Amino acid sequence: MALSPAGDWAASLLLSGGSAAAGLGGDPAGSGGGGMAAAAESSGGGSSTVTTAGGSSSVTEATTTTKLLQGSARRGRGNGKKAGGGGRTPRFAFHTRSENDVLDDGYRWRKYGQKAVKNSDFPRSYYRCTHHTCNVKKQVQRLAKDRGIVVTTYEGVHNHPCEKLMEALSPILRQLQLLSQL
DNA sequence: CGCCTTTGACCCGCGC
DNA sequence: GCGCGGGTCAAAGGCG
Repeated sequence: MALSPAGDWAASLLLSGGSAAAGLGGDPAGSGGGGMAAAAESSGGGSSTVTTAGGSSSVTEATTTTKLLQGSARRGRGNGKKAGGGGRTPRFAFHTRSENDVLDDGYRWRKYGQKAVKNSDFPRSYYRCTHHTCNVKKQVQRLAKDRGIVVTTYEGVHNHPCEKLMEALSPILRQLQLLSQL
């Protein structure tokens, strides 16, 4: 309902080069799906070889993701408050080839947990968007097989514009508007 | 001073 | 009914 301001996401999609991933398994509405604009470069890290759904990456983990989805959308201790928000929480996972665990997608994330999972030798990190109005979550897990591959799973859609992105996009949008006027 | 990371404990769902 | 695995919270410490 109050989610997915298409406008902002459209902008994000523009930047990402239109490599929008379809919504997640069985989500008829789709509703903008998860347009993750992974801003390559950025992140002062430097050697972040982010190959999001563009090059040799693979967004085919739909199966795995679906499995995850079945797990459940609500948890958390006694507080009966559902994290998901009663609505469908779109999930979107993709592999990134980067030395940096956390790829800078323009949003600010705060780590709230870390757990060692069975299938992987590396721990899984849990991040959450710092925006108080935004409860988007993100899990980052490094592949045990290829420690160079990082599996990032986004859960939810940001309901606020990304400052960094908007900042970078401003001049472009301006040009676009100018061009459209002609 | 404020924000973020770290770490241990707690809780819940699922499978056996 | 019990145990396991996974996800989240909360407090403390560190860094910019």
